[in-house]
Amino acid sequence: MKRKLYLYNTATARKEQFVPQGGDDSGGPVGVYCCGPTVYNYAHIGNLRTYIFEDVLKRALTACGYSVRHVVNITDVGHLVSDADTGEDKMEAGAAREGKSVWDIAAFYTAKFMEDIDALNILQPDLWPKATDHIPQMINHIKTLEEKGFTYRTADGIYFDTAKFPAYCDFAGIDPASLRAGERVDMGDKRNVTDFALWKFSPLDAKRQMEWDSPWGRGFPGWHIECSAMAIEHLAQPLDIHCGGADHVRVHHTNEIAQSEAATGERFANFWLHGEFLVLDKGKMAKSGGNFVTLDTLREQGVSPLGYRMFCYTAHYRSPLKFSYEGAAAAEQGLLKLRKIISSIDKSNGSVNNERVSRALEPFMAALCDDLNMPRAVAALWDGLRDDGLTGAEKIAFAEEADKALGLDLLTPLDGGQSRAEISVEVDGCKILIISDGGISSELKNDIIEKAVLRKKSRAAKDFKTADIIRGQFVDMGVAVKDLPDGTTECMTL
RNA sequence: GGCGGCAUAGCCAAGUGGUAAGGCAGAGGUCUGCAAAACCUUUAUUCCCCGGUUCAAAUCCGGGUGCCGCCUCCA
Repeated sequence: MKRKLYLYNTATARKEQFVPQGGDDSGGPVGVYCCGPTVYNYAHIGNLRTYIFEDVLKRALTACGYSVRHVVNITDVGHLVSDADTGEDKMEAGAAREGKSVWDIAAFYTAKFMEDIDALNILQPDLWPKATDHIPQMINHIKTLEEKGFTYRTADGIYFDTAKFPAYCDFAGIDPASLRAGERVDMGDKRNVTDFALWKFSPLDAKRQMEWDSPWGRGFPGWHIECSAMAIEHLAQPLDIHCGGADHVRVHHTNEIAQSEAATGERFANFWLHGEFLVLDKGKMAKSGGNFVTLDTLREQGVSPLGYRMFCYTAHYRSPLKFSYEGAAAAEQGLLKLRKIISSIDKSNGSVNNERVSRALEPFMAALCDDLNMPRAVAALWDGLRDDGLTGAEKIAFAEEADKALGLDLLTPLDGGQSRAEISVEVDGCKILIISDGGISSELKNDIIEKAVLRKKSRAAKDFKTADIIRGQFVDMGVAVKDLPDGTTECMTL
């Protein structure tokens, strides 16, 4: 029994009920292919927003009762800045910049990307195919296209002739007559503005670090062919869902469809989902520009990876989201509060009535399944946690279920899993609780205890002036003092 | 130049015909010697502007203004 899931399909420009290839009860996993990173630099938080959206999609499919086969490629082959061979290769440029081989660059940034994915609680895809492991498949794909008459050769490579694929413009609603040939990109020997390279020849005057032999000569694959070759290799055709960033609609996905469908004669993918951009005041975040914020940058500003994930939930995935540190901090604060609320719920209060939990979950699920409306889903989470009709045990069950889709580690107590050491002592009748990172020196500990006792006594004697002076000293030491309701003095190192 | 999108409180935003979700920040209150935390209450007579359709519009239509994206590697 599957729950209905509605998704906005770029291909039809409508929200549609999702049905996998072969129907709801086909039993096979839903095939999801997502365009992955080009590993020549750190991923910035704009890139990461898209992977968070795709992770939510996967979690929603799971919540609806589907099993999922999720494939995300790693683009580790360098590409030219343009098909006209005018720019530099990003991978090779990255390698030159850092004095490493392109292979080292790819390995380094791939590992770095994986760390980011983990930190964001993004579930591992079933497969991370690398472009460099699929050169034979790409060559075969191009051969098929050649046999079917879709290709032609120019001085610098093998091109796809878009004029031979009449449906080329359908996906993105392109009017070829409106494209201004040669204005932004040199046409070279291309026959049509929209034609694109399938295979590029290595330059005669330079040795590339990454190049392969092919029936057409030594060279390297075009960017678009990678995704087609890997998607077809690892997932049943047609794909149930193909995802990517909104910037890919016009060129990359249009080209993927053309070359895939021209080769197989079948539909390439049923659903196309695109994530909108994270934007800054001055426009989008770009690897090439200076406005480049990473997860580490965020950490330095006190925003955790999951705080950023929470921030992404403030907007729908199809809306551009305006980034600011203020906004990210607000989300961090909200996430902290959610965890506080949940950790303060008394789990042992009452039994769990599954029907009541399901009913409480309904608005959350309805939002999730309505094209992944996370702003509404998160609002439903707050509502559920404040629902007086639920027992403590039911609220915990509710939060656990919601978190399966959210991936925010809501059940993790306050500090995000970083366990802090607690030392509880009683001196002269003063109860003192010291919370620290564990590595507290005995001098510091004794100093804290001494001051806490003195402050406590001052307060008891209504000598608030002295008490406030001591608190000032605590502040200077980087210790936050709280007077708990039971009279305990809590001293927390920052 | 072409195509597409967006404009809702201090900030991030949901809402696509029935009388403005949620979060953060702010304000007032309870508690506290004062704080902190927590809790309670509160915060847009109005959704960029001007017209129109309708019993009814933030939502539909026309016009205007502003911003953004794609058309070139990009999430």
